[in-house]
Amino acid sequence: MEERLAGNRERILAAARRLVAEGGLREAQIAAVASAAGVSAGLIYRYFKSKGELFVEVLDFAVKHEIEILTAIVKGPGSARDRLHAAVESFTRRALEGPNLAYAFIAEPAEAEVDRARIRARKKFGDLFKAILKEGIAAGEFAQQDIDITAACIVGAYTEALVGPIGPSRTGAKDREKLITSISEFCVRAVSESASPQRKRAS
Amino acid sequence: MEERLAGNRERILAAARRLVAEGGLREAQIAAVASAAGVSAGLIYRYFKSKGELFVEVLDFAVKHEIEILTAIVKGPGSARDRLHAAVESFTRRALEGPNLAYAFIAEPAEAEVDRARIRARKKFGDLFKAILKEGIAAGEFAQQDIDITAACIVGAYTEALVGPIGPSRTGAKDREKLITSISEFCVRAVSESASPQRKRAS
Amino acid sequence: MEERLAGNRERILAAARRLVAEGGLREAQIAAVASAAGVSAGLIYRYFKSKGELFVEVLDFAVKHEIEILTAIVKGPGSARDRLHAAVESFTRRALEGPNLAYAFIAEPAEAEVDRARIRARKKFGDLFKAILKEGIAAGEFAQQDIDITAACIVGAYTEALVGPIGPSRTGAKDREKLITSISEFCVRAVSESASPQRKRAS
Amino acid sequence: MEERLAGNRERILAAARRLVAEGGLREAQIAAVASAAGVSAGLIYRYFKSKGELFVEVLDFAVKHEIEILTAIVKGPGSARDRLHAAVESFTRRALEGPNLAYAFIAEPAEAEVDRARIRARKKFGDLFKAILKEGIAAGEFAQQDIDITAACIVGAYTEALVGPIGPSRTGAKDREKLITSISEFCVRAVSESASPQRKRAS
DNA sequence: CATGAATGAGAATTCATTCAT
DNA sequence: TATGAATGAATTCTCATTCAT
Repeated sequence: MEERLAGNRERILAAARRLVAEGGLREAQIAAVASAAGVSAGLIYRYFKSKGELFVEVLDFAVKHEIEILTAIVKGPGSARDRLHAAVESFTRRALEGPNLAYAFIAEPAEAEVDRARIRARKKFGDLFKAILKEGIAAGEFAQQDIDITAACIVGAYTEALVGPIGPSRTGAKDREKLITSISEFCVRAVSESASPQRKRAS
Repeated sequence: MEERLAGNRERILAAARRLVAEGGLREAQIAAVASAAGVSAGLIYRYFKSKGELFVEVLDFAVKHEIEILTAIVKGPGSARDRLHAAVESFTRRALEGPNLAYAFIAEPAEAEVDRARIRARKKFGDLFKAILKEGIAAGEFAQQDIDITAACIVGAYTEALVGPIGPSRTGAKDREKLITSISEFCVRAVSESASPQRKRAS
Repeated sequence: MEERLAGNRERILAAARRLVAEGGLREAQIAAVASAAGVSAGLIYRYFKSKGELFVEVLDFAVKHEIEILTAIVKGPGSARDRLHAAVESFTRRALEGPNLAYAFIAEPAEAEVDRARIRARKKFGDLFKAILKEGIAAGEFAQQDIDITAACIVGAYTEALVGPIGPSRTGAKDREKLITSISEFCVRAVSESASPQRKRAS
Repeated sequence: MEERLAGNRERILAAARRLVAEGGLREAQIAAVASAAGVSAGLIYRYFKSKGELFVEVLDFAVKHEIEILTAIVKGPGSARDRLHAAVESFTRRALEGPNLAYAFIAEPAEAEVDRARIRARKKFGDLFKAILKEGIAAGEFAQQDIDITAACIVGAYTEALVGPIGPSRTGAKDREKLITSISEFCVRAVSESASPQRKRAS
């Protein structure tokens, strides 16, 4: 029955994940999750203290997975530039292929707890990019810049670019590749020294 | 009595604006808005047909104001690079000074109407940036790139960078200037040709 | 200003009458009546203690008018049969030509007061028919019958038959005449001795 | 648990039926029905999608029952006259014994769905009477007449006669029999050829 | 007398959470 | 452990009525 317990827990999480991916948090009510998981609504509360806690875990799990993959890229070999490109590409590709959890990262959730988890998740992603940025700046690959702010910009850039195409209309495989490449290149350019010197605007 | 009427409408809009900025759409229920505006809940329906319409107006007003300012910059004189920098700077500065409506731009709203308004708003901002991008690319100031995707990235980048610091902790005036400059420079770099050629990552 | 007062009262009543006739009591809100009458909502309360009282008066006025006309017919010359026919015909014709207040007579009203007024109105109509019935029975024109119940049946019969055509679809002038005649003849037959003896049903 | 479910559904329907019979649709709010049924307001929505649907079912159930009984009479043996008499008698008897749902048949309801159901119900009753009328006319038992209009008149006649006595004051068993007989005989006379020729009124 | 803005008491509906079985 | 019926608090919206001007 430990078996059973674990199985139920997983099933509930999987169902919650699927529902969020398909219809956003708005459509992921407890009753819907229970039904999708093939368990009763009451049972969910045996595994999760509240709806918020369930979705925090859904979010955290998705984030953990991403973070692991991105960490491997960040800590892997290659120039900072290449690793940044690879990290963004890897993230966006999975976001476009798998169920749309990216949507949940930017969505305003119903529960305050989930909101906090969302912010933590963004911070974690930001931290990964900060690591690359630090190295890239030290190595002279990237321009001098505030890495906190740049990291936030990068996270924001690819998330926004993803939500557009993902949300309303699913694009074909060809467009998808273009999207992935364009976003990645945007991010790389954004951190690199420009060819011509950055002119100050006329105040 | 025109006085009273206009005053209330404004007060309701201001209260709605404030609540959204502080706690997101989640905390902006009709009762809360009414109480914050110092009127009864029923009165809101004298001025707005539904909750959705109220928040569409809140969003549209904020957007309209921004769009006007940004349009002036975009259509104004100067190089594409300078205008892009100025546009982002102008937007972020006002966002940091006023209430944080940037939050609403990324929120998942409860009402379908508001959702549509949010998408329209994003499109409008994107269109402005697309105009600069087109000119900048034609003039050889910017790198070759997909302007739709870049525009989305820019909007995402500065929104995320703004929401992070604004949401949880209010920064001092000095940090603020740094933030504004950093975001603006990020965006300019992101569209410009990099100094060293963009290398392809090792697949 | 006595002048003005009376004028307003009339205008309010007329507007209420029109709105009820057009859309039933459901659409006759105080605000709508005020606007149709060209006065403010508050003013209505200077002439009528409550919404219910206003519509009681609307009903009573319409009824009073009908009652006067029908009374003239009932107390007029002719056989009981002819007068009954004429009474029903007169009522149904005006109901079909004028605004549909008949609808309000059978509608379930929102206010208990109006409900009571409706019942009183039916009683009055019933009383008129009872007078003819009594005479007709005494004169041997009509069959022996309980005049209270017959009177109710008559009122119900023509009201129901009117509501069908009046409510959903307006019929042409030709159909209208047929309807009027058919209803009237139904009522006359209903009170008259049948050609063949009334057989008792097998219990 | 099937037990509980079915029991509640029935209890809710019974409570709704009772409230409508006693005070009309006006007094049958969801909260009142819930309280009368001894359940919470929310539970009603487990069994009925909306308030309208609940009352449509209340109406349809009452109608279905009546229609079945009346259909048996209409399609049964006997002369058209006898069957008409039996049908009206049967209906009025049950109406006087059970809760007064006749009221609902003439009520102006708040929900569009219920309105449509009410019209359907009237049509069904009308159709039954039309069947008898057609046969009776063909057999020479009844006078020549427009069967649509006559059917409406019959439905209206007995409904009104029922609502009058039922609504305000409950009568004794003896009066009840008289009422039933009188209404039935009214209806039979109404469709039958009169003993003396129908004279045209003096226009 | 006249206005019409403002109120506030409902009314329907949703859904996370609980609890008897 | 598992169920899912039941709860009830929360939320939007309506409209008769009042009252300051």
